[in-house]
Amino acid sequence: MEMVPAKTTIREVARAAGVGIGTISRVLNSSSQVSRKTRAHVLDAIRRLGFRPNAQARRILKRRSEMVCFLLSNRDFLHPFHARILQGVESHASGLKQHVLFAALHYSPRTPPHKIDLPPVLQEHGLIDGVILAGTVYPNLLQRIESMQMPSVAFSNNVVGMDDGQQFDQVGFDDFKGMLHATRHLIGKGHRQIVFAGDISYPWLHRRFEGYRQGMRENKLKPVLIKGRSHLSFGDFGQGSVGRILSRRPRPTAVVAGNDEIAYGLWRSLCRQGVKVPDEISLVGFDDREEAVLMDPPLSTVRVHKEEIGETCMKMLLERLHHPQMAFSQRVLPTEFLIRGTVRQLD
Amino acid sequence: MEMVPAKTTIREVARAAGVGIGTISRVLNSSSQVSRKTRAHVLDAIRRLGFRPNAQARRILKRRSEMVCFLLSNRDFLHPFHARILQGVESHASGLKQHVLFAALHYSPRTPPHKIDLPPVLQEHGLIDGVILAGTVYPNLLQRIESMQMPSVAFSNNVVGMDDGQQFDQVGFDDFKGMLHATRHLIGKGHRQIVFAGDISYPWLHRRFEGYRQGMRENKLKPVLIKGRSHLSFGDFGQGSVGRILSRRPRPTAVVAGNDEIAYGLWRSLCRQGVKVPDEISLVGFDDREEAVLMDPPLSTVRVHKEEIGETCMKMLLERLHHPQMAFSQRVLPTEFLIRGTVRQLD
DNA sequence: CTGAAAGCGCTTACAG
DNA sequence: CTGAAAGCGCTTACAG
Repeated sequence: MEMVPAKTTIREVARAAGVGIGTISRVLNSSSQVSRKTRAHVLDAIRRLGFRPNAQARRILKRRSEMVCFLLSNRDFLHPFHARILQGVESHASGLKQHVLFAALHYSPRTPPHKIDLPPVLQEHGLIDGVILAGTVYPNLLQRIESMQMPSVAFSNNVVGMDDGQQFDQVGFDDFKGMLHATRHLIGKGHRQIVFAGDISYPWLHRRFEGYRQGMRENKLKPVLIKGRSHLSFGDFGQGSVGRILSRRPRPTAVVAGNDEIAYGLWRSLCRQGVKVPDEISLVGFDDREEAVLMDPPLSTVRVHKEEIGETCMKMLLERLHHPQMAFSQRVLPTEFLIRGTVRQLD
Repeated sequence: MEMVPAKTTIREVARAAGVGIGTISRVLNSSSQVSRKTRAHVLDAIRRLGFRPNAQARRILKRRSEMVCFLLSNRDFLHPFHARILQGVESHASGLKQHVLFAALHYSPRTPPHKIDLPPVLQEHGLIDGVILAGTVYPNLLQRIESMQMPSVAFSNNVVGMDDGQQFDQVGFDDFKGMLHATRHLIGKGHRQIVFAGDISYPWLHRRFEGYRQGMRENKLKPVLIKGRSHLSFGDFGQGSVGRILSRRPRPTAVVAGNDEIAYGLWRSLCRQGVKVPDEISLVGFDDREEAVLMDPPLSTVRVHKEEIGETCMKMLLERLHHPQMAFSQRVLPTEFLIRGTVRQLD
């Protein structure tokens, strides 16, 4: 059946079924106004001829492409974190017969909006119905997308430098609460000397730091920030700061790392110096990346439901498409604290 | 400019420029048969009206969608390895104004070809020009794709169970030679007692094992296979087999791991048992995954140029589209041995 | 319920 | 070089 050179057109099906082309179309679009009998004939003809309607021709009339773009900005590579978001987008999309185009973009926050060199997918008109913004999103990109009247939803955790006035649809998770829970967990286990390691010039690390701070304060504990040097990778940062952490007096019994990469770097350094985790020092991360499970013992960390983020982005984008006038919304998804092996009960 | 509700059509541009619609189309398609003067007028009108041609309408006449699908099969998640291939596909594609749809599929090798439940992207007719098959490709999937007359290129390293008769376009890297070089490297460093760790029921690990074997044989050394149990993850496999490796007499001075995941598992176990890498035992991996750099010292391994694989897949698919009758081809890309810290010079 | 017609926004021979 | 017309493969009022 599928061997038929698929050039069969709706007209040929109409002839074969002895009806007009409009009727074929109605059957295709499962319009209710076709008699059972006619429908059966048509369906049969379609099967016999191996007919499949031309996707492009349908789209032109539907005024909707049923395609969205997943745009990854300013990332050298599609990290598992974003890959999972993409998968969430795709799985939700494909269930609804929507398609997902993958595109990458590199741009500077200082480029004027209209000068940003968008990928071809976003340049063509009518190719996509909307875009999901992942990776780092600066105000200029958002402005550009808006000026094109292109519906969009942003993964909000990596949105940077947006002033409060700017409204847009966004989905993200709660950095603050995630870290608050992690900190409370440590305190619940009897820890008092807890430091935070991370470069808080990144907005998301800053929010996590605030969560940590809140946890410390509500327990009358003094928050301590081990700042990083921003030119270091997170992993190197972790390694570099071990010395500073261990030399503090009183010596910290636990470290809250801004993310798993930092935690991994810390762990590796600790190993090297013969400091045992969690026996001598407890460790907690954030993100639940691969590194977390590669550690020994595996890292207690804050899990982010990445697929769910993707799924929610897709959902929200679809809502936006159906209700263009709807007010902008922001969804914040909860995180989950994963107890694994790097936190020790004190006392 | 981009503020104009982008419903401008070619007819309005024609009116504004005082020419026929055919001329607009010719300018759009940079046909040479338009005078400089007319072209300038048209271009000006296009700019003034903020006109952008409707992508769908163009495609219907071009008989080409300029879209390809990157199909990831039987993977629970888009691992960095495949993510990099996807990026290679995308970057090459976008340079040529081609677009990339991402889709995932789960299927059994035993499902009859026509019963495989393809993702929506592959069900619509005319939506994509071709497909790049990544993830595990069994004969039934390939047959199905062929029966649809859908041009395709497969990433060949994960193709499984294909009999020699079946021809198809494929791109991959050289498992055999990659491991041969790695083995020779170890031998060059004075190692003689070298074992291979990996479950060779995976075809790609089998090929790597053969490369190792060749390296051993050409140096009159006896190859030793540390088999895995296939229900274990690669990482656990590595950990589980350390005991068996260390208890061999004479004790191996080096391990060739079937991939980096296994190498990482081995390393972690070795660490735990206090066996130093590379002082007491050398270690070599394959793939250059993230794990390789997370080890301490970083793993010497065989690098695979993943972006290049993606790029080559895209190139080959485009060739196929332009030359449907062309003979099938298979490209094997070279690998590169990365000397990092896990191999010690003996003597 | 159904056919014949008009139309979506383009491209491409066909004449000139 | 360029316009007017036919046509791509569909959908959708418009009549009946």
